Amino acid sequence: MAGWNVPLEARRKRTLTRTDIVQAAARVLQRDGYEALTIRRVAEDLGVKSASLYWHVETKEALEDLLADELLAGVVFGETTDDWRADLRNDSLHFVRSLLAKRDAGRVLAGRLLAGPNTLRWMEAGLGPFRRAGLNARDAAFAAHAVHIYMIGFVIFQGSDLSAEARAGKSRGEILDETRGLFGSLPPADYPNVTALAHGLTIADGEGRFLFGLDRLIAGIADLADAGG
Amino acid sequence: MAGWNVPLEARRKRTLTRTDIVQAAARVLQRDGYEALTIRRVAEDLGVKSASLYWHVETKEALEDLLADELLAGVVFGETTDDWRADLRNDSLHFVRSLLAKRDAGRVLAGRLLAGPNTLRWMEAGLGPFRRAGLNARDAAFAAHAVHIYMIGFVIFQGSDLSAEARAGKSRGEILDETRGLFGSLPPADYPNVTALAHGLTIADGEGRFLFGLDRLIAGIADLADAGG
DNA sequence: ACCTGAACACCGTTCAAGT
DNA sequence: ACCTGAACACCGTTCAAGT
Repeated sequence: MAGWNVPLEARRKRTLTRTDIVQAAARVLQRDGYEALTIRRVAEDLGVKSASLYWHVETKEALEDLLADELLAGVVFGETTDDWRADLRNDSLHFVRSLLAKRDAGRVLAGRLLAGPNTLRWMEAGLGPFRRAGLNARDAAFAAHAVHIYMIGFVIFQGSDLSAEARAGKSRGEILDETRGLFGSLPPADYPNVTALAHGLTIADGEGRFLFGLDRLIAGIADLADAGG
Repeated sequence: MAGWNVPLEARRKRTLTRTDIVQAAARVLQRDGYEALTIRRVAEDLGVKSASLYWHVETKEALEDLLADELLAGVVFGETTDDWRADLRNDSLHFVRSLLAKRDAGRVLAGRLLAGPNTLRWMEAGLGPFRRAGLNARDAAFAAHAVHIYMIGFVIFQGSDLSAEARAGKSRGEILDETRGLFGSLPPADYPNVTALAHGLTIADGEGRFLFGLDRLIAGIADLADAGG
C-alpha cells in the first residue's frame, strides 16, 4: 500500500535532533524568507508533523534564537596584523557581506544577544582589534557594541523592503528612484536640506555607504585610543 | 433591545478615516506591544469589524508604514546653535529618548524608509547639523544615514527582549547578569577577550552606552569635516 | 523517548451582501 | 461610499494517544 511516494520520510532515517531542526529552519529562511519561516513549514521540510518539533524546542522564539546563532557560523575573520584599524575594517566588511548573503539574516538577528557557540567564537575574534587598539576594558566593550549595532542596523536596512510597496513587486531600485524624485520635487523653501541631499540620500546603498559610516566610527575610536595611549 | 452595552460603537459618531486607524494602531502598540498589533485588534479598538479596515488601508504592512511615520511625530529638535556637533548630539539623544519612550518603536521602524509628512519634517531638521558641518552633499547624506542606522539599531537592541527567555518572565537585567556570569566563566585560554570584557559587554546599557558610540561617530565625522574645510 | 491526530484560539485577507 | 458576515487558508501551541 505504501512504499511509493514517501520521499520526505525516506530522507529521515534516524531520530530528530535540535541541530536538524535548526538547519531546516535555516533552509526555510533561505528558500522562502522570514515571513514564511513557520513551525509548520520547518516541520514539513523535515518530513514531520509540526507538533513533533515541540518535543525538541520550547517555542518558535527559542528556535529563532538558535537560528540566530547558526547564522553567525559562516562569519570568517582575516589574519591578525599589527594594524588594528585595518583588521577591524576587514572583519566588519566580512561580517556584513556574510549576513547579506543570507536572506533576511538581519530580521532574525535584530535584538538578540545570545551566548551560543558560534556567537561566542565570533565575539572572541571580533573583540581582538578593539583590545589591540589599547582601549581600556569598558571602552573596548562599548566600542565593539557600537560597531555591532551599526553593522546589524545596516544589514537590517539593506535587507529590508523599505516599504509595503516593495513587496507589491517594486524593486528596491525603483523605490529609491521614486523617493529621490519625491525628495527633489519638494518645495526648497520648506525642505532645503532634503532637496539638496536628495541624491546622496537615495543612491543605491551598497558597500560604499557601509564603509563610509564604518570609517567614521573607526576614526572616532582611533581618536580615543590615541588620546588614551 | 440594544442601547445598553454599546460602548465602542457609541464612541464612533462619524465615518472612519485613515488617521483614526493609524492612531488606533499606535494605541494598540503602546498598550499591547508589537506581537499583539493585529488588524483584528485595531478594529476592535475602533469598535469596528476587521474587514472594515481594508476599505481604508491596503494591507497590514501598509498600516505599519503609516504607523512608522506616526511614531516620528513626537521627535523634537533643539535650537540651532553655531556648534553643529553639540546640535547633532542633542538631536540624536532626543531621537532615541523619544522612540524608547514608545513601546516597540524600533520593531516598527526597522528597515522602513518612508516619505510620510512626519518623516520628512524629521529628516529636514535632522540633516541640519551635517550641512552646517561643511560636508559636501554626498558626505552629509552618508553621514546622516550612518547616524540614523546607529540610532535605530540602538533602539532595536535597547527595546528588545534579547532572547526568548526574556519573554518567559525574566527581566532584561537578569538576562544581562546571567550573560555576564557565563562570559566570566568561560575558559580564559579559549576566550581571553570575552572573559576580560565580560563586565563592559553586559552592564546595563542606557544612555551612556548610546552616547559613547554616538560621540565616536561624531568625532569621526568631525575629522572628515575638518580635513575637507 | 519520541512522534502524530486532532483540536483550540488565533491570524490576514477576500468578497458578496447589506445600508 | 462605507461597513458587516462569513468564509478561506493559514498560524503557534497543547495534549491525549499511539509506537
